[in-house]
Amino acid sequence: MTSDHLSRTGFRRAALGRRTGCNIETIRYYENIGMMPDPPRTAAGYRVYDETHVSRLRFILRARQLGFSIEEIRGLLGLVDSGGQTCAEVKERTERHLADVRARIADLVRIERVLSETVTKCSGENVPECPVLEALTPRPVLA
Amino acid sequence: MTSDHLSRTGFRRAALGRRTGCNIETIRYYENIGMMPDPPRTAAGYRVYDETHVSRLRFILRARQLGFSIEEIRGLLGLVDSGGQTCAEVKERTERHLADVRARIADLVRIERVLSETVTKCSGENVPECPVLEALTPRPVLA
DNA sequence: CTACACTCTGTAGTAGCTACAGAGTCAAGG
DNA sequence: CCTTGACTCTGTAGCTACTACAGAGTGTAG
Repeated sequence: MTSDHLSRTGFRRAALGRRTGCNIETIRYYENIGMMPDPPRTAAGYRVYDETHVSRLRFILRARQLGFSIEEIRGLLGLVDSGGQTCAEVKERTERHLADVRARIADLVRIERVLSETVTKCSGENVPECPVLEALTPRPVLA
Repeated sequence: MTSDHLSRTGFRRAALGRRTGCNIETIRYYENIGMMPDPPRTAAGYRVYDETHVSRLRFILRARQLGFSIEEIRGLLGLVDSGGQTCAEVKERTERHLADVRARIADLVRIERVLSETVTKCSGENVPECPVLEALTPRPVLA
């Protein structure tokens, strides 16, 4: 481990991945799409990260865990980067996202209801007739 | 509209799409990946569909609506096509899928809880401090 | 005879990664 | 001094489930 090349406190991609739990390929991906800043490089071209990168990557990963899309996160980061973000703006974006999450839950719950109702009708025996297949077949499957 | 070329009851891609509500490009996609059989063709190479195709496509679309993946549907169709499917087998696959749906719901509900709890703490005012950003920032975002 | 609606094909784009090939770098050990 | 091994670099392809487009051909109605 050099510490000259990495300007004392810097570390490389694998270390950033280890500290954040992020796949190292994903780090490069976030850089490519402009979510992470282009880090400084050593003479040999190796990326050098510091604590600011750790924080930013954690922010992104946490937002992803909360279901925000890349574009939504880009928007939030834009607000933060501009420094002029307000609670009101962030709240509005979060509420929009929350509505989206609730819609997805509602869709899945509808699916869950249909599936669980149908499956309870199954005999579970070695017979060809099956309520699930009937539910999938508004008309006979073949002919 | 010819009816010679389409062997009396046959119809083409757009008509199959109209009858099933399926995008016509999606029909070709399902054919390419082997979910829909290669249909007969007219002399000019146009696909000719009949009621069996309508049924099969509806089966696929309905299963998609219920959240089954393409691979899961391929499995179900395989059972049906072999003719030897049993209610027990179908039930088992459906229960596996149902468990998956429930896991996705649980994930989203966790997300929903965190987001809605956080958002209620927001003042909604024009101030830079925001509970949402704090929730996304286990440590300060930059420096 | 032309206009229009349809069809054909291959291919590229979407989201959000993940993985690989092939080359280069660098410190430690023998 | 050289090799070994662990790391890094780049571009690119793969994943799911579509959707859309370009450019060419077909078929019929006016």
